[in-house]
Amino acid sequence: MNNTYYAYEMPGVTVDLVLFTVNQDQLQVLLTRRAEEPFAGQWALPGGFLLKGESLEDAARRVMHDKTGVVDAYLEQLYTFGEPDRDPRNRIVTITYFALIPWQKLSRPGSRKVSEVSWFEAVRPPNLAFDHNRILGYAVNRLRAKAGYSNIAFGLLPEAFRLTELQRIYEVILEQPLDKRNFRKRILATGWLTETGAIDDSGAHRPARLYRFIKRDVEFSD
Amino acid sequence: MNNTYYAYEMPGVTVDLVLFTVNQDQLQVLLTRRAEEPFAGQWALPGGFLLKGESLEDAARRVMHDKTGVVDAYLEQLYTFGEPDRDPRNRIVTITYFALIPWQKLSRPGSRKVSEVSWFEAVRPPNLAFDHNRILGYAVNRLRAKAGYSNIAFGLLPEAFRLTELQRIYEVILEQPLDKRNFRKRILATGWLTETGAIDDSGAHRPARLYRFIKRDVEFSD
DNA sequence: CCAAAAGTGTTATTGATACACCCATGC
DNA sequence: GCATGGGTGTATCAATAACACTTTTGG
Repeated sequence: MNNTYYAYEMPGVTVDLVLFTVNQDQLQVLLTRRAEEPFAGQWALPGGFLLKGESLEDAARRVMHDKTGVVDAYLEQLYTFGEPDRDPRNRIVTITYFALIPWQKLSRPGSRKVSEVSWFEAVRPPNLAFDHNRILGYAVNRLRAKAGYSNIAFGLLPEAFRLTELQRIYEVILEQPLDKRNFRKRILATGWLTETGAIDDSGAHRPARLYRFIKRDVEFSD
Repeated sequence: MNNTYYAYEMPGVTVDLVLFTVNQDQLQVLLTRRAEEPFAGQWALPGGFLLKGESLEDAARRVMHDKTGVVDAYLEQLYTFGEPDRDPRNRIVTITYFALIPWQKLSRPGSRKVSEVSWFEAVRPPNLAFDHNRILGYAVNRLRAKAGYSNIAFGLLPEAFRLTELQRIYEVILEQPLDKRNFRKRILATGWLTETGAIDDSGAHRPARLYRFIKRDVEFSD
């Protein structure tokens, strides 16, 4: 409890965010270009130091809001990275979160802050600062795993959506085509969806029924 | 990066450990009695501050070794808790790990250190210090979930074991009886096991074949 | 009438569940 | 010979996978 003990570490604590969206049949991740050393000029996951009185999740939400303007997206703690040498200067422990945002909710493709931000293909990212490539890979794996057994994919869709849109989200995440009939059967059998009653007749083809997600499942331990 | 900014937090960083074993058909967790304030005299999860140059996992392993003498047990990061008020004195962020130890490996039921340590039934714990009841509940849920789809239960068994022992581990974790024939069929079909060739003829009944676990699966994202 | 996506069922295969008796040993 | 746990197979049911054509709209 006494911080003056020489052997104890008082690391900096940051929160980093792996922010996904699906756009143009691609899983994309938001990156920011670092203005300062270390790794000045390189792309990195958005993040920041924990503020006084702020919970970890609040910090993650703050970062998300600063970079995208979005507040109420799906957010989940991912993992905590704390290797002694992961920051070349001070010891930094970072609690990482991953978040899902529907592409349609992003008013601006970039940021409302001065710093440079941009979307990249998540599975083929550039060389990132720190251990951020590792963190990103970890997040992609988690997303894929959860897509298999949870309703997490709904975080990437707007309120009302077509079943085909939903299917495409799954196909992009899992990187494999799915059978249309089996997909619809299974997804409707889960009871996660209801028809909104509205239809989307915007395309040059047969109009589609719109569905919405009923409610998030209770969070498991995971 | 500059710690003098008034709004940044420099929380203490600890590692806490949820150490499980299965003994006497019970899922048990290791607790230590706190010697100091806050919560002096109350039971708590074993843990400690991060030391200089020590990775998070090393810290967890150190705590485990200090309390049990065991080094090479299954260890996995669980979750990071950092609510601003979770420690009544300083702001503390704790990275929690959960570990599995075969009962047979525990030479001493308690500790080799002075502090008082003891095993408790994990699903009916006493009132714990800090937010440790919540952490323990989280760990139990994770363990149950992983028992359903992973080979994690092997962390609770010695090198060589009978299928009945293995089944009992699952039954204790999942809190439900399993059908013997179906269990054996499924578990052998996974390919996780081989017969050691040895048999256990120690009981007053028909001798049992001994099996061992082949290799740990590749770690997923969890 | 052509292009484009929406919508819809059946069969085969696979995996999960339910269920009861004989075997080998120690005492 | 009795108590104790070890060991084995089959039939049913549920879930998953494979597979192709018709419908409705806009242009």
